[in-house]
Amino acid sequence: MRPLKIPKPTVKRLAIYYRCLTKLKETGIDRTSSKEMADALGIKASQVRKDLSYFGEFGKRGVGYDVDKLSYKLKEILGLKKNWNVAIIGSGNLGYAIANYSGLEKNGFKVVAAFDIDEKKIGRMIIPGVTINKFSEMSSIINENSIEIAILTVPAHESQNVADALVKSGIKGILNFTPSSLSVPENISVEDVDFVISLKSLTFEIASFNDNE
Amino acid sequence: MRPLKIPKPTVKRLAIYYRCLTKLKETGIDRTSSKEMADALGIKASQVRKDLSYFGEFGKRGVGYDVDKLSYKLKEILGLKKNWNVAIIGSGNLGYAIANYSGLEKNGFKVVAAFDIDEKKIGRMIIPGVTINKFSEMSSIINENSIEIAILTVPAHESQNVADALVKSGIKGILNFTPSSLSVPENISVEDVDFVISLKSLTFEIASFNDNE
DNA sequence: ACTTTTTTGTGGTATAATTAACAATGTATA
DNA sequence: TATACATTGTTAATTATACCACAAAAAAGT
Ligand SMILES: NC(=O)c1ccc[n+]([C@@H]2O[C@H](COP(=O)([O-])OP(=O)(O)OC[C@H]3O[C@@H](n4cnc5c(N)ncnc54)[C@H](O)[C@@H]3O)[C@@H](O)[C@H]2O)c1
Ligand SMILES: NC(=O)c1ccc[n+]([C@@H]2O[C@H](COP(=O)([O-])OP(=O)(O)OC[C@H]3O[C@@H](n4cnc5c(N)ncnc54)[C@H](O)[C@@H]3O)[C@@H](O)[C@H]2O)c1
Repeated sequence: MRPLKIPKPTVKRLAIYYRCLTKLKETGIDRTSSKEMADALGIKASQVRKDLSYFGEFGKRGVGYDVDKLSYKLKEILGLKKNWNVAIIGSGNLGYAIANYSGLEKNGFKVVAAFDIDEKKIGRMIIPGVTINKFSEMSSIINENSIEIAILTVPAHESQNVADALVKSGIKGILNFTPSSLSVPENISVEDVDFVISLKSLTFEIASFNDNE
Repeated sequence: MRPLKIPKPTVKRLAIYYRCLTKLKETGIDRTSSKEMADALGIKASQVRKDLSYFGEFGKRGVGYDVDKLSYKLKEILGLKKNWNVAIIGSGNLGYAIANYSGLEKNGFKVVAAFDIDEKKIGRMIIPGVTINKFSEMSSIINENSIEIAILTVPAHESQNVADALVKSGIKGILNFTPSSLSVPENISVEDVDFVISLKSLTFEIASFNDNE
């Protein structure tokens, strides 16, 4: 039933379906359809069904999907039944904004540690209850707190060094905000978030739209 | 030579090549090859050449690419020969971090205005020289300052309303940080940046790796 | 009981993106 | 000047992703 490899775009959409279902639940709606979700997200209904079909049969023909049940299944598939402890590496502007983002806690991610090398920042609180630690203590703190995910917000020229240290500390995944492509062992997951690249896609589109008209 | 539609992944990579060339230039290297760039970025050399071939012939067979020349061409293609004025809509934590990010100015994006509805924030400076304005003044300020790009960092439930207002004000592109999919006219470009979705891709990978071993 | 309507799950097809292969072109050098 | 080597630009092959179409299943209507 479940193939070895799930397409990356499918995984991203599953997370989007999960968000969509959460919203439906909040609205008090307890049944939906591939069409309803697809329309809300601007995609095709067949895409929704195909994506879900990689993991099983969650709907009833002629009826649709039970919001609660499908939501639970996606939660399970995405690995969100447990809570994840995360650490902020690099407690600058971006690290601060992310640590204080309520969407993290709401989605089962808990910022339990933060690190920096700037002496002035060490000891300060990044969020209530979490003080910024020395970079040198990273390894032991990651282990003691079972931190599996690191949010990497250090300057670009430090990113590979820090990533190496994170891997040595036993981290499982890195959300990389730096504009460098990291080399890590293949059992470590990395997701890049690079909005300057997105900005430049935008200027490309705007500029080429102007060219064509 | 240039087809009507350039693949989206190609555009993203062009921006990455441009960054890569900038770094080479800083290192004092003035000639490169598709292989060198591909290796640095973890992709295939044929991909680099294919991507460039949509726009022309920029290299010399047997030799490679002149870093300066290719860099300039990509700058042109990506619409980066001009400087872009951008506005921050929603001057909260994320808006603040972005406005203060040095990478923007370095890449030709200038934050010239910021907006909020919170009375306490209005009049404060988000970056030196840019004070936070009332939301109601958005339209006129966008016009007076020829702002073509909006960085949208308002709460999710406001995003569509604000996007509509932005479109009415004549904005050309929106970098959307909110977790909502925006509806805009087709001549307006939107790029979504959604790192909670990236985080969940990460947990999917980590969780399914654990399942398989 | 039969028909109509709805909507799923899926196999096959179409489209898109990546990768490989190679002739064409340029450089280096013996 | 011939020969070996490097690297592009491009066509062809392969792989990945999205979309379509329809039988199967469930519910509602007659
Ligand atoms: N701020 C943004 O909006 C933004 C946007 C896109 C990308 N980024 C990237 O995110 C990263 C951080 O950006 P920022 O604006 O928060 O910068 P920042 O300078 O405000 O923060 C970086 C922090 O990392 C700390 N640091 C440096 N070396 C470290 C190390 N070895 N270990 C731990 N901490 C270390 C610094 O002391 C500083 O506090 C950069 O790579 C930047 O390119 C930022
Ligand atoms: N902070 C993060 O790391 C992060 C990460 C991912 C997504 N986001 C998204 O980015 C957005 C902003 O996040 P944040 O953490 O900065 O929140 P925030 O609450 O710190 O900032 C939001 C700001 O928008 C202002 N605002 C509200 N309505 C407005 C309106 N109509 N016009 C102008 N301003 C308005 C608020 O007064 C506030 O200052 C949210 O949609 C959030 O989901 C944030």
